[in-house]
Parts: sequence; C-alpha cells; structure tokens
Amino acid sequence: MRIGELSRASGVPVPTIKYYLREGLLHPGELTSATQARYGEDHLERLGLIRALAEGAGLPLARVRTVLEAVDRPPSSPLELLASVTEVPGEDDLDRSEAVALLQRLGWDDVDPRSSSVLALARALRSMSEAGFAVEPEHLLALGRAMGSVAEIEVAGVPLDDPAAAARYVVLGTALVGPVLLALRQVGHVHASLQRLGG
Amino acid sequence: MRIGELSRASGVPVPTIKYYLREGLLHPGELTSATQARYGEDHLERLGLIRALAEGAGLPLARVRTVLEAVDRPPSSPLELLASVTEVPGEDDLDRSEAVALLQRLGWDDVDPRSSSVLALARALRSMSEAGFAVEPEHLLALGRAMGSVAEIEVAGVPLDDPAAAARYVVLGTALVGPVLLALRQVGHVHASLQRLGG
DNA sequence: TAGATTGGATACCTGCGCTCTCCAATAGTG
DNA sequence: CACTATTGGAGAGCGCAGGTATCCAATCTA
Repeated sequence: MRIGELSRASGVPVPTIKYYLREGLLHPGELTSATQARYGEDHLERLGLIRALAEGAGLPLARVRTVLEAVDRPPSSPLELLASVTEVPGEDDLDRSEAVALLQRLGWDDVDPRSSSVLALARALRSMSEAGFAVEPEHLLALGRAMGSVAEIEVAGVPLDDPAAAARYVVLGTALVGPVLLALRQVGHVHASLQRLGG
Repeated sequence: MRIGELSRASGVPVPTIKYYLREGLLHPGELTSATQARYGEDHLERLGLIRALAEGAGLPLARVRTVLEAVDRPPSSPLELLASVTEVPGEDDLDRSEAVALLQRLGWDDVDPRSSSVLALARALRSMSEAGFAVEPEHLLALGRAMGSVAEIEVAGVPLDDPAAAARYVVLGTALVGPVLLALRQVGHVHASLQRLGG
C-alpha cells in the first residue's frame, strides 16, 4: 500500500498522515526507494487507533503518543501501565486529605496516597468545592462504590495469560471506555429523570 | 469591589477578567461612571465557577458559556436542562442500533433513541470498535447498570422544591461530578489490580 | 517518454485562550 | 487642587495544538 491508498482506505488526508509520521505516531513505511515507501495493514489499524483515541476519546496527540508507546513496548507492571495512560503532570502540593478519607471509607487503603490517581481525585474534588458545589458524603461514597464496581468489571476483563494483549486491553480500555461510561451516565440521567419526575 | 480587587480576591489576572467580560461569561459590573464599575460577591463566585468548569471540568469556554446561561435562565424542563449541558453538535446519521439494543437490555427503553445522550453513546461505542477494541456484551451491560446506579444517585440528589437550585445542581453536577467519577474509576483500577494481582 | 504520485522538508493557517497596549476618564492622595 | 494610579473599553498580538499547503526532486505508471 502506498500513502495515497492508505489515505483512501482510512479516510485520513495524505498531509495528515505525513504529519502523524513526522510526529512519530505512525511508524514509517518500508522504504523501497528514495521516494517510495510501502505501508501495510498494521498502518491502517494504527491510523484507526490514532483517530479513535484523538477524536473518539478526546486525547491530545501527546497523550496518544504515550498510549501508543505503551502499547508498543508494554511496561512490565500493570500499575506502571495504568500510570502511562492516566498520568497528567500537575501541582503535587495539594490537599489530599478529603480524597484519602474517601478512600478509607471505601476500604481502598491499599492504594498509595501519592499515586497520580489519588492526585486526580483530589483535583476533581477541589474543582467541585471551588465552584461552590457540594455532594453529600454518603452520596460520594455511593458513587465511589459504583465506580469501584466499574473498575472491578474492567480489571476482571484483562487477559492475564498474554502480556501484550493485557497491555493493549488496559491501555485502550482506560482511554476508550471512559467516554462510553460518561455517555451511559448521561442516558442514565435521562432515564432516572423520567422515572422520578414522570414523562 | 473594583476590577483590581476582584482580580486579587480571585487570583484571576485583570486582563483575563476583562476577556471574560468581553466574552459574556461574566456579567458587567455596575457602572458608576464612564470608566468605573463596581463588582460584587456574585462576580467573585461566578469567577470561581468559570475556572472550575474550564480548568477543573475541562470544558471549552463556549460550553462554559452555555452552562452559565442555563444556570442563569433555567429551561423549564429538567430534560432540556440536561441537554443544554451535554449537547455536542455532530453528525446525526450514525448507526444507533448497538446503543439502542444496549438500552433495551438495561430496561431504559423510555429514553428517546434520537436524544443527544443516545447519540453520545453511539459515538463512544463506534470509537471503540474503530480502534479494534471490543468489550463483551455482558460486561457492557454490567457497566451500564453501574452507571445507571450512578445516575440514580445523582438524580436523587436534585432538590425538587426550588427550581433555580435544581437547575444549578443539575448543570454543575453534570459537569463537575464527571471528572470525580473518572478519578474514582482510576483509583478503583489501582485497587482492583492490587486485589487481583497482589502487590 | 509524459504525466501523475511520492517522500521529505518547510512554511503556512485556524481556533482557542488568553495577554499586551493604548487611551481618555476618573479616583484617590497629599 | 494637582498629580499619580487605576479603570473601562477596544484592538492587536501571542503561544500552542493540530493540521494544510507548497515545493522539490526522485520515481512509478501508462
């Protein structure tokens, strides 16, 4: 497959493919001469993946790159893998006490309070309070339990036998299932409103 | 309060406040002369709200504006309200059959299949399949049930007696609780991984 | 052999979210 | 009352992200 064909097959414009090549998101094709390269099915798949992560999951290209790198060269431990997808740099000096207290009540105290996921939680809680929006603690706890069961379902689906497949599952799942969850929640809002308020 | 004071109190630079004023995110202060205006506590609150929605929830300013408009002038029906926060324009011609089938199995068939929330779900599912990522139907169903209980908890918290408070709750909750849910899911991933794989 | 296509490099463009600059009209201060 | 700092308002500019467009010489295809 040459670049034009790849473009037609994927629906991605040639200049954009060239851009992705430059950015290292897409591996270069096999050069057959100075001005000719050959692309394969894997490039087509990869393009679909890039578009799904960027457009679908709304990840910035820099994050897409780290996700793809994690898929290509999976870190040894699953936790490292998770970190590679979710880690977002930011201020480290932030009051995590509310987050930690919540984790305590959820019985998740095996999680390192200094991990980036706890940081993300602390940040999200702070944003709420800064907006002058409060959720009752028992509601928050219930939300935590619901999301815990979501996480359990997802982790249960990880194929442990094949490390490469596991990496792919964790990385893509984390990024791509998120929007599905939020959409399900939205539909759930509509359903619950209809139930509570009547048509 | 004059603009400099508002800036100091909120931590938002004066030019940025002026920008928000120009963009209509922040209501103009009460003019006391041609070159002097007075701002109140409400402006300070509003600024916190804008920052929380923009930085915290990651909404683009255009969406922040529609959210704020919905808070200011609440649409009559709660469903309309929900739509004003979540609606994202996009292609309408999209295969919703998988989404609809899922809703059927969840028992949510009171939801209009043409609503924007179902569209969002269909889009998210398509992104997954375009990335070559599949979730087993029963897992998807379980995720749907979990998110349904999330939605139920949230809707149960809406104060029905005061329409203005209800609007505020729905609009802000939808935008601000999302990141909290995703963060809880992340922490849940870590916890579940530790449980399943051991330290 | 002529026209189209390609790899590769560079320049350019668009949208977003600010940030800077200016100005004339005040407001506060001594 | 003079004088400095601050303000409202408007316009231009800037830095980043994510592409597009242009050029070129080499090569493929007809």
